Amino acid sequence: MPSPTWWQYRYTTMIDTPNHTYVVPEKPTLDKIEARWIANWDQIGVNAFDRNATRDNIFSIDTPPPSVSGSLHMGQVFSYTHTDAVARFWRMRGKSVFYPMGWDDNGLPTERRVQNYFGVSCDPTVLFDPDFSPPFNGDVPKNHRAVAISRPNFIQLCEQLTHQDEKIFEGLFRRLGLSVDWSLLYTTIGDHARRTSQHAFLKNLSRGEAYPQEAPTLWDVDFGTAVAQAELEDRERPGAYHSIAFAHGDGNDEVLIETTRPELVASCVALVAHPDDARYVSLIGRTVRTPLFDVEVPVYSHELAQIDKGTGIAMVCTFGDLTDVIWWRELNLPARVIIGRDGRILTEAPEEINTERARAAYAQIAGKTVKQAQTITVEMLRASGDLRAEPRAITHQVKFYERGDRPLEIVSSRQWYIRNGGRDAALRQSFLQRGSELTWHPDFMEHRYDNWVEGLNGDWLISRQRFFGVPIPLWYRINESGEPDYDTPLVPPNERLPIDPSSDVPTGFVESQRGIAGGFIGDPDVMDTWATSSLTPQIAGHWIDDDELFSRVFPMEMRPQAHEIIRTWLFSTIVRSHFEHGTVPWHNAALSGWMLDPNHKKMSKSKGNVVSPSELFDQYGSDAVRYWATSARPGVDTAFSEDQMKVGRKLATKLLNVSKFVLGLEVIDPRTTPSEPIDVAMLQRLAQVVDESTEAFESFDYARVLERTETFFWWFCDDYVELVKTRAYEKTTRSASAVTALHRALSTLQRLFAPLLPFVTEEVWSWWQPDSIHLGPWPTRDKLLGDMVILDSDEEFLSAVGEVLSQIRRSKTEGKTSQRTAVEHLKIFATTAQLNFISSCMDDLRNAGGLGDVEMVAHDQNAIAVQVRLAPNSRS
RNA sequence: GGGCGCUUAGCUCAGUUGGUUAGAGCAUCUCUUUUACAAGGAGAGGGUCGGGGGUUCGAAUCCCUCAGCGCCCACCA
Repeated sequence: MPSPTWWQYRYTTMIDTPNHTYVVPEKPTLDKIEARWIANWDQIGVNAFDRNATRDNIFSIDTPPPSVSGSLHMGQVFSYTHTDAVARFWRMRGKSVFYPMGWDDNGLPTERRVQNYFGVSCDPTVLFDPDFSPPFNGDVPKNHRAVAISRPNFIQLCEQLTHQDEKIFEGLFRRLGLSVDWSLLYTTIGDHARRTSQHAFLKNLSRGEAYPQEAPTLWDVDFGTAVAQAELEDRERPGAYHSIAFAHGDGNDEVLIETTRPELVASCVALVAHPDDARYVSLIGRTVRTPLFDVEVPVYSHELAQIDKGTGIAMVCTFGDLTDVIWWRELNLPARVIIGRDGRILTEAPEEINTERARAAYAQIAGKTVKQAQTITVEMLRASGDLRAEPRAITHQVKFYERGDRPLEIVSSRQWYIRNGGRDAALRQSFLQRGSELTWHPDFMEHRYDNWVEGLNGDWLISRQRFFGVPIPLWYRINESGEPDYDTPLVPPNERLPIDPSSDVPTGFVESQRGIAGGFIGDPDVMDTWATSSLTPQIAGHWIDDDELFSRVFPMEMRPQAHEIIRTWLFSTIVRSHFEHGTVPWHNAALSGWMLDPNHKKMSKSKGNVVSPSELFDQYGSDAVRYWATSARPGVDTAFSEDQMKVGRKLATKLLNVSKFVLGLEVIDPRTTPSEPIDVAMLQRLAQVVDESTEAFESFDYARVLERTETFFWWFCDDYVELVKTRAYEKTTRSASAVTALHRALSTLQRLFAPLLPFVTEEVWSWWQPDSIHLGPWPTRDKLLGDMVILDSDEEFLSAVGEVLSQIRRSKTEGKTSQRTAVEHLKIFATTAQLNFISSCMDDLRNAGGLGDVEMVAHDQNAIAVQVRLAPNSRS
């Protein structure tokens, strides 16, 4: 006798306990099931992370904290559903799932929204006003001039507004069915994240991984801030080559350069040609004179000069582009800066511009924008005869800050950096090594990581000249002559964190000493958003204040994220973890594709092709939306498709109906073991689906689970159920085999679908099972088949029977008659083996096909042939 | 210029170590309503798997090559 198994226990429970008898609705419906189950899950704590779970029994997820400054986008619905499916799988497998949510409310998008919403602007020099209230609340008049407020007051407003937005996001994520443990919520601007971020920064500082440097930096003139390499994007812009003459020798000789930035002639510090370029060999080491400004500049050779570009000799300015910065650094050139941080030409000319004519020329451009200065300079060059050809229009790629509107300039400023291997080959190698320690899903995404790390050309610039971010937690002494001492910053003790050096005072000082000689001054900058979000595992896992928790969840099991931020979020998280913990931050990186519009364009508000998630939830149901999301293979860009949602809704409806059917059958003896060959074969096929689904989920492939389970499910409904339903109505031993098989299959199917369609599966599960389906157990082959006598040729058996059934159906369709039409005579040609299969479930075939006489003929071809004589159709 | 991905039915896509006749959904057409389901069911038509070459008994699948689409990165005097 087989030992009692779990379902026998469960059946017994249901029968013995009146509360657990089947409660199947007369008319099952998907309407409003979401709200009911969301409330139920909250109540019984289905999604709660168990802090007492042991380390190897925890599955931890480094959830991407969405930016909450806008509204929830279908792209987010798409990718968050993928993660949720995986989380639900592991929860059913018995893991305690650490699945937090964070709100990324720190940074520029929030700042802009707050400025517009309240009619304020942040001015760090204004003092904190504890009684401040904003002039407007979302109804700022057009001509209103922003009120300057202190940074702490501004941050209060940011927190207030993001709080409203976050409530809306939470509601939508719940509606989608994300099984997040909301008690683990964090925000990137909250005290805890600020404390973590500042603490991590100070540790980087103490180990020399963070350092300040006065250096040329890419600068957005509108936002007035430095930006990092990872935040750049190229945009195609019109430009023009200008052919300009530089005189040398006694003034009769000249050399022509071509430039797209003639306005920078005043900041030219050298010319550069390639060492192999014969045309300029004689010039190397000599000097030439800049047109208009009469500055003697040297001519150097450098490998980066391109012989075939322009005239082959280039003007080096401080700074026109990043190549200029390289030349400036490697050739030890002086800085002759003419562009200010506001994007205008400095009013004061560099001291080398000192002839009367040069000073006059400079006066023409001083104070002008770069664009205006270009027009004026070209005019002056034309007038002086130094412009040797009319400008030739071209289009070229220009670097922009990804959120900016004007091309980036390069200005020299004091900034904070974190080492990332961009200037250190050995360190770069160790980050490549970390990348290879991860399992990537899909695996080819690792190339993008390697590609990025190998292409780094500088350290990670983390300081931003903005306000709504985590402040650099440092102050500087001001010496007796009023100069800040940047070399030995005043560092706050950990227990004071988080601090805002613009309003907090370093230990040993008082507020009145701020900004005066002998006193102190706070670092004015905040950290880049990524400097904080690179610490999401540490923030969510409470690295700084809960060692016990952190040691259980870190390194995390999984980082889900979009592939376009491999270079930012993924890489920077690895950098921080490598320095702080000497390990990768997670074992698996799951990269989601993009959601595209139905025409395969990237969706965006400006194109007006954005759909609101809540309308889709209302129209199709959350499960149907999730069906669409999880039918996309991992990492593959996928078109938005309401058709897919309709299919998903159909599937959910079918699950309701088939569950109603199976649970409506009378259970003769719950201890029956399925014994009829067709019943056993069906369960064996299902066991195969269980195996494949389990393996697929273990490798994060939710889409394969859906595909496999769904294919089986429709076959189960259309063929198996049709075959056995008559027998299942009987009250015999053979009937009990069918009913038990149907119950086992239903239970298994409901659980296979549960991570993907959490609402409808919970609904149908609740009709006959006492606990939440989402607490498992996940089905296994052993539990499904353990007590049964297994068939050797289950698939051959099923296909032989299926083929006969299918051919009977076809003849009825071709006879243009109802499937109920009786078959007077059926003649089957098949191999002996196939005929054996067929006869072993002949009663089911008779019932399903309405068969009369059946004649079986053995032949030696593999293909089954069937001759059907239909009864005269009484109705026609 | 470097790297990656994609190209299969009218449309959207599966096709997992190469194996009978290449699949699904949607769309189209035909048939079909009282015992789970008509927001259902049963069927049919529709593809020389982007082009070419190669390996193999056998290729949508492996290799080479060409083309188109998309993405990432670099260069941008």
